[in-house]
Amino acid sequence: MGMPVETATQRGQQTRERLLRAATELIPVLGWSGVTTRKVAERAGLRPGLVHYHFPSVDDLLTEAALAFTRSALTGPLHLLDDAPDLASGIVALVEALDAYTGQDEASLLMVEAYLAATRDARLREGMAAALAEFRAAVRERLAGQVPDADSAAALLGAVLDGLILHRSLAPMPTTAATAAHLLRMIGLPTAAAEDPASPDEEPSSMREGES
Amino acid sequence: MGMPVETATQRGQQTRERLLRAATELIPVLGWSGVTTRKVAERAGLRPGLVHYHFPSVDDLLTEAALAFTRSALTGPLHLLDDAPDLASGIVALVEALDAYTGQDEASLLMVEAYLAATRDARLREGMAAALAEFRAAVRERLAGQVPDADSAAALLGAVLDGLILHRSLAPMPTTAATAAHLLRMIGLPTAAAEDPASPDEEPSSMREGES
DNA sequence: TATTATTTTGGTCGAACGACCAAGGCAATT
DNA sequence: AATTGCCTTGGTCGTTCGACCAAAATAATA
Repeated sequence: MGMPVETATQRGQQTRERLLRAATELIPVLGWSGVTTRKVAERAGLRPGLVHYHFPSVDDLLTEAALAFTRSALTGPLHLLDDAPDLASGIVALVEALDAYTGQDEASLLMVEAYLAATRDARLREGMAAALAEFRAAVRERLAGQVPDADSAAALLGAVLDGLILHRSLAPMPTTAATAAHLLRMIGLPTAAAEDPASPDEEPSSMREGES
Repeated sequence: MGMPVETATQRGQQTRERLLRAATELIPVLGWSGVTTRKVAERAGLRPGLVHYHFPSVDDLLTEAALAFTRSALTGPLHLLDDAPDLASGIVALVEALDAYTGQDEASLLMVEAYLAATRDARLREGMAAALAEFRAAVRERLAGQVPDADSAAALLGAVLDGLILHRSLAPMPTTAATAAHLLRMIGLPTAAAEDPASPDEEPSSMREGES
């Protein structure tokens, strides 16, 4: 009667987490439906049968892994906003963190995979919606009073960051100074006019676009 | 010896396009790897064997369908920018079109699926990168001279729109007036101060977030 | 140490998949 | 009307999948 609704011992917890970690690494590489019990087990260095002992189904494993990752990926960088001296430089730090984060590994695409999979799974959708709502609320709270429309600014900010993750996965553009300046303008923050490095009113000179 | 490198007759073209359309409709519903030859054939009202006559493999079918859709979805709305009296109202029209477009069906998620699938398929990646580059170039061209940094503004604009598509698939937020105003500010367009409908400097009153 | 509960193993089952093909049906051309 | 390709059919092949299970191994408890 294996039904580990709550795993008891420590070793079981460890293998459970190894499976979760393996799934987390595999989702962005193979795609949501490309992740199978056997692949997860192989990646984790375990036997395939283990998966169904620790998780009722593959979807349960994927859902739990995706939700855990998404929550940490959304709420994790928020401390950058708090640690910065002011809101503007906090946003800049956020964008720079995104820059380093996206290039590192393609793990960030896990979140996008989860968004899409949420279209087909009610439980996943609830969790993702909750995580996103939490992110927006947190950002809005930090924006309130300093920008014109904190509500939709927070929503837009989230959309931009995810959109950048998505677009950068296929056309690696360095998003740093100019991006941050644009985002600051977007949310209506009185950007300190001194440190805007984008020289304005200049025609696009080169046309390096579809780079390898 | 069936090798329709170039289909000849009209009927063959029709079935080919029926298969492409079926694949286009199915990708956002079942996910990229969830689309099978049999499902496509069933959706199109045809026999499963047909798929491999008109397309070398399933991936070829999916790739062609995704690229065709992506190209039209990216370049299609561009005429809104040209038809509008000025750039600002063109952007507004673009956002409103997105609003109507996303709610209509979930077809817009096809593009996101294609972005992710491009991670695993070199040919698809090339096509998607080219389509995205074309979109950015077209937008940049229309922005040049009117905004500070047309280059990254165009890239940002594309990212925002795709990010909105993605986020709206899970938390249906009406993106209209406030969104457009934010985007105009972002790209640095001197928004006609008269028609900014978002009342500034107001604290967020209600907290409707994770709506059904 | 003896006992009990938990964890792991190795394998089976039916179902669905992509790919493939030979035969038959069809339409445009001669 | 005959012929010549293009189009369609229905089916098979080997593979891989999720799910499941009885039994062995292991760790915790008494």
